[in-house]
Amino acid sequence: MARRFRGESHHKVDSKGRVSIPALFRRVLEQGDPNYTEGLNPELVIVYGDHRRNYLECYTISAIEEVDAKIDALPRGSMERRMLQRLFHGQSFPTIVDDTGRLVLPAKLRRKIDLEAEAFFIAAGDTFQIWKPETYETEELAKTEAWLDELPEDFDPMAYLDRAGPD
Amino acid sequence: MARRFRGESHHKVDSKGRVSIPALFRRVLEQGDPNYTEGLNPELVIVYGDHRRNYLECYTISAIEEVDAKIDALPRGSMERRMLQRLFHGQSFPTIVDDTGRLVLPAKLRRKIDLEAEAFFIAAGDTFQIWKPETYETEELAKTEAWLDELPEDFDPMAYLDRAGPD
DNA sequence: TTGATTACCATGAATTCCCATGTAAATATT
DNA sequence: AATATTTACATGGGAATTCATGGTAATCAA
Repeated sequence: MARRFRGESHHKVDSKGRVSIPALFRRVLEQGDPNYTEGLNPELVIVYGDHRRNYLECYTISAIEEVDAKIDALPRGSMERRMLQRLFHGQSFPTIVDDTGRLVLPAKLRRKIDLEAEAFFIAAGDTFQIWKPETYETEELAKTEAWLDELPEDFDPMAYLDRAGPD
Repeated sequence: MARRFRGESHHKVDSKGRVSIPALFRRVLEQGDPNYTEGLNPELVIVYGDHRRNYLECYTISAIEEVDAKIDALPRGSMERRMLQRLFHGQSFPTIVDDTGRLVLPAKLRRKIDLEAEAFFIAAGDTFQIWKPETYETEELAKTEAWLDELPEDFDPMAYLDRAGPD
């Protein structure tokens, strides 16, 4: 598995849609771009999805290639394949990091997640997400709080780690 | 099972956030980093968690990779997976030991646990924790004292060793 | 030609790098 | 055993770099 994104942070979005990418994420983007070499700027793919998704998901080149390969493996004409193609090929935007480590989010993408003056970046395994801070707080956090409340008082979510798979 | 951290100690935190790592822990970090070789400095991951957690938990590379593997095994889209991703991928900070055996804790992490001029390190199995000394004393110690007080006068905590069953 | 997008330049703050020093611990030497 | 040597630690300081952010000029699209 390639290097993972890790961390979270807030960054300003200026009037042209420019946002700094968390410095730690840049190294991962570089390593995840087979065409990257010292001095160049890494490419990446932003998947924005349909109206139900309210954040942007960013893939390194190699991560998106893995996804493409899986889609290719699905039977032509199948519904699954069409759905995934629409999402990953249609509702996505390939771009490149600029010289100062920023991303330029076109107005269309910003409008989609209602992004204004600030963006919240958070790592999620081999991708990272970009949220409008308020959306993240109300939707994501509220959702998990509610979920936690349903669990026994003394339950430790870490226990899930040992429930799963290989060990 | 990999080598375990063992011991506890106090270290100064300077204005740049630099803290010496207990020397005994360094050997464990080295052995826990698959990429480490003589002459290099080991990497590690600091998990700081949400507002409820008031200490930093430090993982060796192989310890965190075990966690990652378990997360990967959980079903995509499940609440468990999202929670754990947020904690281990989002609320964490990958870093590296410096040439003089120190760690640099960014202001954000120091603020989170209200760390000032001194830090308390304590081993916890295959991770170690960093606390603000006062927090550790009032919260942690008080908590375990209270717990011990509820047990019969002559109870030996060692008894728990044999309760846990094979593993 | 005008609204937008891209390329360049600028700057303060934060972070990293490199070097320095006193001291405790370990080892070697009479 | 007592002393000299070396090595590992803990901590500090300043210079050099990287970051995050903003601005202006050059290019495009239609």
